[in-house]
Amino acid sequence: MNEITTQSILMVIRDIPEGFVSTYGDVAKRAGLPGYARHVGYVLKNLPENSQLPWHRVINSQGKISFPTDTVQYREQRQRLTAEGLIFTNNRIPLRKYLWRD
DNA sequence: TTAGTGACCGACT
DNA sequence: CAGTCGGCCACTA
Repeated sequence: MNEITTQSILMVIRDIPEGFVSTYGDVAKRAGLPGYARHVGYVLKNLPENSQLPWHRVINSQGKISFPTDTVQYREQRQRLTAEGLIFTNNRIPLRKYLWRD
């Protein structure tokens, strides 16, 4: 991963509007990197603690948070999304409703 | 250099 | 719906 690819991924995530979510795969595509879904996760994992990036708006293609439900990270992400008005149904976000489209 | 590993995905039981 | 499975590709030991 070079700097430019990382930057393009960050730029896409930065533009996800409040109250919406995107998926790892979609973020990769928008960044011009189809097939790099796993790397979106890799970039987010190595995000600085003080980052202002809306990382919580990135979930997996099944509409679920990609952290085990019993982790603090899961609770943190879910709390942030709930705070933005998104409704969970059976631990899932209805992509039908909240997926970011143009 | 190689093998194992992911905040993943889509197709297919 | 819920699992499996193979593919994906940079990173790491």
